[in-house]
Amino acid sequence: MQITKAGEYGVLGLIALARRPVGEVVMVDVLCEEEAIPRSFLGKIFQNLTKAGVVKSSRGSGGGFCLSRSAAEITALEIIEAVEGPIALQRCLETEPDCEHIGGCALCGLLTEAQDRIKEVFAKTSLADLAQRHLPNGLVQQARDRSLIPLKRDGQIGEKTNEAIFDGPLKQV
Amino acid sequence: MQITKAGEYGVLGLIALARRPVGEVVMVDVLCEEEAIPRSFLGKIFQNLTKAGVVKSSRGSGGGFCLSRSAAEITALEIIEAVEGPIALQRCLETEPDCEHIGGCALCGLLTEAQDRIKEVFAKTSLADLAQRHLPNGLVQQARDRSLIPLKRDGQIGEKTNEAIFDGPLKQV
DNA sequence: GCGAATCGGACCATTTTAGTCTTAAAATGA
DNA sequence: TCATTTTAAGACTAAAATGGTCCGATTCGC
Ligand code: FES
Ligand code: FES
Repeated sequence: MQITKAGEYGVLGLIALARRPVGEVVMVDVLCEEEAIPRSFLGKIFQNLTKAGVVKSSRGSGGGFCLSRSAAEITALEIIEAVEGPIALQRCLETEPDCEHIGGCALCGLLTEAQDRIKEVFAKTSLADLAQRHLPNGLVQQARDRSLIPLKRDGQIGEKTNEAIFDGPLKQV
Repeated sequence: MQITKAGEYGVLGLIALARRPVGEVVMVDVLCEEEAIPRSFLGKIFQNLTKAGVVKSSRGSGGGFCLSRSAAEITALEIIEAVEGPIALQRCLETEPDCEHIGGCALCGLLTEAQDRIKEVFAKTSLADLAQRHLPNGLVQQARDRSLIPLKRDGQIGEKTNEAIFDGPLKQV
């Protein structure tokens, strides 16, 4: 009953990508650093996102990934299902159920309801929403390591803040 | 992102138990047969339910399990958490989060919301609710094997129905 | 007190996660 | 054209979780 690490990284990676203007192509190394994700793992995850049509890939030098459409049009549900496969709280709720139980399975009734609620939540939040209220994970950790307090989202500055921390790959804070 | 087999069997087993009047002690073998659950597995699952105070156990001959209170007072959430541990869609949402990410993690925000919805659904359905709208799994399968159509919940009788199928351990249909 | 019945808990096999590594293919630009 | 850069694809692996069995300690009925 947990979301998998792959799903988690997928969302995080895309959030990092969504901080850029649409169409800007950025390579996986950069995204990994920003969100503190193991490099080669995110690569594999983004393959699935490419197949699902969420991002476009271009190889060779100067290559990388970019969103295939505006972040506002990409839903969290789409991302998670692209990475983890369709959400199914139980085998009987998969696209082809394998259970012989005719109508009247209370368990699957319950699970269906729960599953619908989850999907609702995931479907109604867009990648843009997420990107807006997210502080880059990796950079926050770096700040901590150097015992600095990072910039707050609202624009206030922490006591020992060093603005340079957030300078590198991303600009507006 | 799936409920585990143990959780599933736990609920199913308790539903079978809830078909009896409260306090009636019945051994695990019977429950297993009714819901088609591997015998010794359900035993282990019920251990957890005992610890959690959902059922009471008594050993020795004539022993077995019984509900510790009325089925209406037992919630699905309680059952599932007793068997699988607290519901946490991600490590950061566990009782003691291990993540260094300060405020502003969009992912965990999203996941928290989803998790709350799930818990709501599970918390609002009682074991009694479930038992009411459930056709015993194992018996349905047995009926199928003998190519009989089982009794419908609403009282209508299927074409080739054999009433005896549902006679054994459970009474009112 | 005895033997049968039943849970309790240790144990084990298989599958899934969470990654890594290597090789190939494509794009850039010198 | 050729070296370099970057993803694509997929084989491979260690570790954890799942799904389940089995036997021994208890307890009950007699
Ligand atoms: S177990 Fe298959 S429908 Fe519920
Ligand atoms: S990853 Fe820890 S709070 Fe979101």
